[in-house]
Amino acid sequence: MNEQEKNTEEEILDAASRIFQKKGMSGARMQEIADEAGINKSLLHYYYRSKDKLFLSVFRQAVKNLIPGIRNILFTDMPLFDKLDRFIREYMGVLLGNPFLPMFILHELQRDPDRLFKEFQKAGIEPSRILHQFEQSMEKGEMRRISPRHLMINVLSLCVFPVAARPMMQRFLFDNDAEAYQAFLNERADVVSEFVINAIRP
Amino acid sequence: MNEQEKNTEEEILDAASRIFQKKGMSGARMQEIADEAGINKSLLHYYYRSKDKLFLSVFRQAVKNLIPGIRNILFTDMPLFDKLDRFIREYMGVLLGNPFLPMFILHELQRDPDRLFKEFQKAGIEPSRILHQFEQSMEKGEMRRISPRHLMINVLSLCVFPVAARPMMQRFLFDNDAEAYQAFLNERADVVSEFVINAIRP
DNA sequence: GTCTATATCGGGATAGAC
DNA sequence: GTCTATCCCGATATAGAC
Repeated sequence: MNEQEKNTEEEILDAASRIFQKKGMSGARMQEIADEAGINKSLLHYYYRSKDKLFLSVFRQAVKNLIPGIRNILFTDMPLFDKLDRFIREYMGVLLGNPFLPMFILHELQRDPDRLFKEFQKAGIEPSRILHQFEQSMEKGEMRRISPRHLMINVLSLCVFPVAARPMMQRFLFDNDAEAYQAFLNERADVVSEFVINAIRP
Repeated sequence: MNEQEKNTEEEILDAASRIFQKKGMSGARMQEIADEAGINKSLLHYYYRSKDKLFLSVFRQAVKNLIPGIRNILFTDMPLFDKLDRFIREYMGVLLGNPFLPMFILHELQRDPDRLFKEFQKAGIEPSRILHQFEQSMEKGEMRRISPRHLMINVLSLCVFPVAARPMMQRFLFDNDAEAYQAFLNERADVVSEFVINAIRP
């Protein structure tokens, strides 16, 4: 466990992360991961005993990346519209920094929902608090009446979908112009924030 | 090409559709598809020469299912808010009738974007017309100013994501209560329609 | 058209040298 | 720790009987 070993181990994890995120568990090949890491196939088994264990390590790391400052924002006391705005900006930032993560998580969660969702629960995200704040704001008349869960999913939808569905949307609405779509994504936080707040403003 | 052959061929396609949609191209096994269809593995190769060709047939059928009344709505002359409302209801209906389609299409399109997107182009969906109507409505002051493409993707996001991300969201926000989530999805068209129109109403 | 049996191949996993 | 060589299984695909 000297630094060389640590480096190789991390190198493998990063390479595996890229391949798994692009191709999924069943689509990824161990040979491909080894090539991506610039090492031999056998070394994968030396560090991680099996493809399944390697995948689980990658998935855990992916969950960690997706969770980061989000908890802090959700748990901070702040006026509702400010909190929504900050959440959307923070979340879009994470997604843009990890564009393959959403599809990866969603797809693998469909493949093996129970086992993989447990990895999420460890992160300790708790939606009840923000749902409660939605209800309080409605009672105070600060926002229109809307089911808190629908509002929560609306926000997530507007952030996640354009990133996850990029191969589809870029071709469909942008003539497959990658730069144009990137610019579109970069202005997305502004647009979503305004859109949501307009929708719920009393 | 008597009716018996036709039945077996369709039976295979339906079975393959279910398995491919759930597990994806690389995750699906020919044996599993044969079992699902209640026939022998070799028959798959008799009707469709290879796994790849079978997959392509399934994908084409999936595209057809996802497109149906949508073109008509988009191309019909109608006041903007009415058209949005009808589109959202129609689209949510299709999604609820084919809940595995969205993830399937999105995932496979990431795997092989160019080849598979061509299957979409054949359907002849043309977004420019609805984008143009958005712009006209803005100029007439019928709706707030918003980038037409952002608006289009907002609508799609709000419809597709809750269906595609069901395994995640049902566990995350509904304690994995399937009936509750189904009820949530059933009221979704109303909520989305109201949400969008509130967001863009001048 | 539908089946059984089998060929062929790719990929995950292991053994063992260094 | 890292490599080469190899095992072994599963999965696609084919041959051929009925």
